[in-house]
Amino acid sequence: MTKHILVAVAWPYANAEIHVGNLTGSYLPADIFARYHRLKGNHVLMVSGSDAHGTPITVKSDAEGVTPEAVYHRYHAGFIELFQKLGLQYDLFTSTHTQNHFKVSQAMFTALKTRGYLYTEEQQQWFSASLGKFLPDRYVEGTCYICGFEGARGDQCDNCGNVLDSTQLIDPRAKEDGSTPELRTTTHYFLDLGQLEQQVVSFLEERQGYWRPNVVNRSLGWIRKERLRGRPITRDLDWGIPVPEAGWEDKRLYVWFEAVIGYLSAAIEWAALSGQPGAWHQWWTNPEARAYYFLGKDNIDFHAIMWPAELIGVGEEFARVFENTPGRILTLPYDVPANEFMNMENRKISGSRNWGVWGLDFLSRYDADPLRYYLTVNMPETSDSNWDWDDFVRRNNNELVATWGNLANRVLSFAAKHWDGRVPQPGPLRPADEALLAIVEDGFDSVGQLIESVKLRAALAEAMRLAAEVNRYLDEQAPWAQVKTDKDAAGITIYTALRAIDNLKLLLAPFLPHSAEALHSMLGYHAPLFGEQYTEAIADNLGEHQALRYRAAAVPGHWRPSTLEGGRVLRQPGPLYKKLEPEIADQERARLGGGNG
RNA sequence: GGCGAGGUAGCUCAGUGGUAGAGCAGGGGACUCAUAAGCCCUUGGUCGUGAGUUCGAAUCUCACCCUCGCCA
Repeated sequence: MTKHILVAVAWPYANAEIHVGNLTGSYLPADIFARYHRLKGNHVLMVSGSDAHGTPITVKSDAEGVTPEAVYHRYHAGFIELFQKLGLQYDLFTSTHTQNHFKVSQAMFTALKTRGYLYTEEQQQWFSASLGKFLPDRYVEGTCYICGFEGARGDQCDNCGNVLDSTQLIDPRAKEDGSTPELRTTTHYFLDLGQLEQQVVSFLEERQGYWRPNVVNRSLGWIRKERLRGRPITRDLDWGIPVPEAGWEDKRLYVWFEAVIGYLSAAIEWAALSGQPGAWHQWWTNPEARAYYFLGKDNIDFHAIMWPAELIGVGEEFARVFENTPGRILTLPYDVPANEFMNMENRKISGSRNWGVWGLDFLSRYDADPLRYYLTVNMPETSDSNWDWDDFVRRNNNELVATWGNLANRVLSFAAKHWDGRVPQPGPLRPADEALLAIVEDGFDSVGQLIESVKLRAALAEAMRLAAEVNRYLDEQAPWAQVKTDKDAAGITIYTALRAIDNLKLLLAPFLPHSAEALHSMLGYHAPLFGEQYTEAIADNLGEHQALRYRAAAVPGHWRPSTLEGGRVLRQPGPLYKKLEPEIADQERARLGGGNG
């Protein structure tokens, strides 16, 4: 049965470059999952975009003397370049700074308000007269009222580690210009999470049986201990989405509230761009659709608690506000397979210390599939994992190249040499041939089930185990000996091996799409396995934004056993991967911690 | 300090009551189609520590130690 699968991928914040920890945490597993379901023939919609709003971006833009748009556009362009090079096939990678997202977010706000889940409350907030604006807590400094440390931030004291009430800070000053701020009263909208607590708990309990324990236990434990309390959804800021209320012109929706709405708005934007404006309903108001959210553990609260609360809160009201249709409720997350973190050479990845490996930098020296391989075998699915350059070289050379790349190359080379570059016409298969094909073809079930339960590390290991089975089969049959005494027997062996690697190509394609396409072509196929990525500039009344899109293949690959026919013309074979020199580990380690990443 | 996750072979990890596992690394061997790759055999662990439950515990219970994260 064909299913609708929403692959919702975390939205990178547009003020920092993407590193390997981000990739293995959310973007890569999402792509593997989406590619598998596309091969399966399911209707996949994979969406995300740049998180463009919020204080850190305005602070950066002030410091650089450029507009917030310029900051967000710069990082956004880098994200799109990286995702294209790595082959992350988003149906739409857009941005939160679009007219569409504004409209959808405001509709969510209005729907929540109509349903009685919003309230307003006054707060005291530091205001800088010289800057003419309210200051976020993080950007007020002063003396800690607990330990007396003079360089405390409004939200936390780095000396004693305590979380602070910024209004109690002694001798406050604005970080930006050193001016002395004054306390002023400001009013904000709050999402009444307390009213939604029971429904959120039920939502989590219904999913407790199959969610990862670190995700669901942590969320339930946190709610039971802390209880859910109202949380502000507006801020005093001029960069972001306006609050759809008269008199609120100098405030914006808080990023934590609106960025998650991007999963919905991006689907709506995708549908409009595709010329079928109602198509988003197939994923978003279809009770049979399943939504999977891929993100790192720092984002769990927002996706397992806040976002479900927003979706539960709007009920049928969103569709009524947005397009005046009744009786439609939005799909709640089916699974939130959040990953833990990846460390770098046993230390936490840090942008400010340049301790990490950045995606685009990596791809300027190495290929995408070795990165995808290493990040998958080392994916932090159950606990924090570690990037180790020696380990990267070893796994590339001893696993990816030796077990799989060499297998494809040895079989194709042998066929090229002895059968004139064609698939041998096999006679009836022998029991050993049938047995090998049965083992490999079982992979469509075993690997597929592991991917469906988002155990990607195990799924890749299973596919690699099958590659080792083919190597073993070749050694047992020894076609290089058979070819001298009984060429027909050797032909059956090579036919069987070719069909096995044709199967393995598919089993590995979600993980290693670039080399799978290359092998697909060497095996004589013309249509590609997957569709293609392209970028598009989209203009609206906020300006122009670049979007990364996906065009499905006309004749896509299918997740099912090969029916390779004898006589097919093969292309010139070549190595799928390069061996790496062990010395690069030291060279790469030397880059860590240096200036200017 | 509280909560959550984790602590299993040199490395990366699987294994939730029934005689300790995989891949890679290390050692030995036969082969040669292949990126000196592949295949076969093999060394290696008191499963964080201590106690308890059980005929039997890596697996359940309690205490403690260490790592990471969230919260205070």
